Amino acid sequence: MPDAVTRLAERLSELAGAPVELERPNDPVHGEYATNVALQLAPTRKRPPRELAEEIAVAAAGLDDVERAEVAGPGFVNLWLAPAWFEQALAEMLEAGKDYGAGWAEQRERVQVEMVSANPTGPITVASARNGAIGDCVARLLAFAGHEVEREYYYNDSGTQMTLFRESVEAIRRGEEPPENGYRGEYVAELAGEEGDPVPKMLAQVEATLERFRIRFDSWALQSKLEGRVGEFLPKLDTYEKDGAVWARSSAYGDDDDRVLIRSPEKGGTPTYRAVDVVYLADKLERGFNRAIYVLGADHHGTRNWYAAVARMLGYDPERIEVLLYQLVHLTRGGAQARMSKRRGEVVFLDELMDEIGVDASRWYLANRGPDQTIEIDVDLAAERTEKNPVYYVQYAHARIAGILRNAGAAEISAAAPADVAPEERDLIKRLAEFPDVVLEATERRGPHGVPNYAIRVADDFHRFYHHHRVLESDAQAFRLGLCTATQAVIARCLDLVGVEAPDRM
RNA sequence: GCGCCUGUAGCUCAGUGGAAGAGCAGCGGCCUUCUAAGCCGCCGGUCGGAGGUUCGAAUCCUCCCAGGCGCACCA
Repeated sequence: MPDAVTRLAERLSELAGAPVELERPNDPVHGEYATNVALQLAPTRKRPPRELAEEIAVAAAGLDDVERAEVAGPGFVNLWLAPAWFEQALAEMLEAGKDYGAGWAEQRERVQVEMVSANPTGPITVASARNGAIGDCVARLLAFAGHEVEREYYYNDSGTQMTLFRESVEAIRRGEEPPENGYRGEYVAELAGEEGDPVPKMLAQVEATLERFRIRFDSWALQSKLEGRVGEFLPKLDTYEKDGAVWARSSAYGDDDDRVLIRSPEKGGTPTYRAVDVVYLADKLERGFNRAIYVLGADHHGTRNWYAAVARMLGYDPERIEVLLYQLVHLTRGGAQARMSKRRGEVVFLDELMDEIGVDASRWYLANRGPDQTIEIDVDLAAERTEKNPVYYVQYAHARIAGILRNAGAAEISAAAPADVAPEERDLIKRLAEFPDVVLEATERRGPHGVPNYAIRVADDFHRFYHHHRVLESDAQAFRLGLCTATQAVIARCLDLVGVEAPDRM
């Protein structure tokens, strides 16, 4: 079921005899919607764009949904919509309810999103949290589109890092310094103070932190379980021996270099992590996922081509493997910057961030920027529970609506539009009409930040509407209650897609 | 040296071919009315630079400048 904007565009396409795309002009003088189709058509039809625009405008003005159509500039057609359009758009939103904008995927896929995947040698850091925020939001978007999504956490339970971690804890228990390159810090001392293997404890803490961050994993993959199958996959790869080691000829499959799979005897003759990568990648696809998404920090960008090469070597369609990269996170506080870097030891943990600014703000600020952007979070601003903070601005709009609907009791809710739809009502409905497009784009581009940014616009339009018009006991009460209901559903959905709560009271 | 990412208002950032935006910061207004965590107004930009493609470029192409991150028989 196409949304109201798409449907209008389709009708205009028939009139123009070519695909029409509608956009919302920034300047209200340019109409409620506008199209540049005449400009696009002018060269092929060998006619002046304004002349074409004129014809399209006249035809468009004849539609029930169109109140007025004007030609402007070099050949834009600017449209103003009739109450009938707003009524139908709102009716569709109300009918769809919570599912408004959902289920657009044409083919249902089984998708795995592997995220965070930090070795449990310490608490989850803010950098890993961004990984989780992006991965989880993408997973929510895919599920909302209609796909079957599973979240997986992969960690190396058998490598040198885990050994070093255990040795560090042991050393402290003996009253010694941790080994060079070992692990230090308060959490290591705490683990040393307890009995037994620190790894399961650390793992439980990691899981608890992520649950608090509202990420729930469907499965946990262990490197030790995959290592045993390396021998099974070696013959399926394009390999050769050099300097006593076994190499993958990955450069012939799109990678930048060939890679060592099995170390030379002097180095122990053991499989490298890349050999396990091969097993894991195959394992994902063997488990029946149509698509496997890796969420990786930008410092791993070099592995993107590697994964594609592995897929090709194994005969899989590389399109089934996606690597989502995201840039670093910096925290600031009153101008003084704290760098997020394990190496410099200035680690900031996700739990500390959530303690300080709350779970909602943490989710919001880690998801509201494009993955390609290095982001900076001002902890002081993010901790403010005021209008300065967009997350509360959006939540407040939701809570306000909830208040109105509470007061409305069982009053009638209707999409039936009055003869005069006010500018603030028109803007709000047009905004809500964008929602299906917003989720679609955020999903396909794997850019969840489009959702919170859009939610701010919705809250904007709602607050403006609220300020200018009374809902209860107004002439248009049923219509405005309908508008409130649809707005609440969209805001709630946006917040849910970001992993933020939608409170009924604030 | 090579590769990836980034450069848009004082700051943090949206905007992937159509008529430059938001939040914060700064200045000024609005609470006997469904939540003032709200609304309204002002200030502020040669979209890093130079070429190119196009009727049209912040957006696409090339080069340059600046910053970040990578270029292991570590993970």
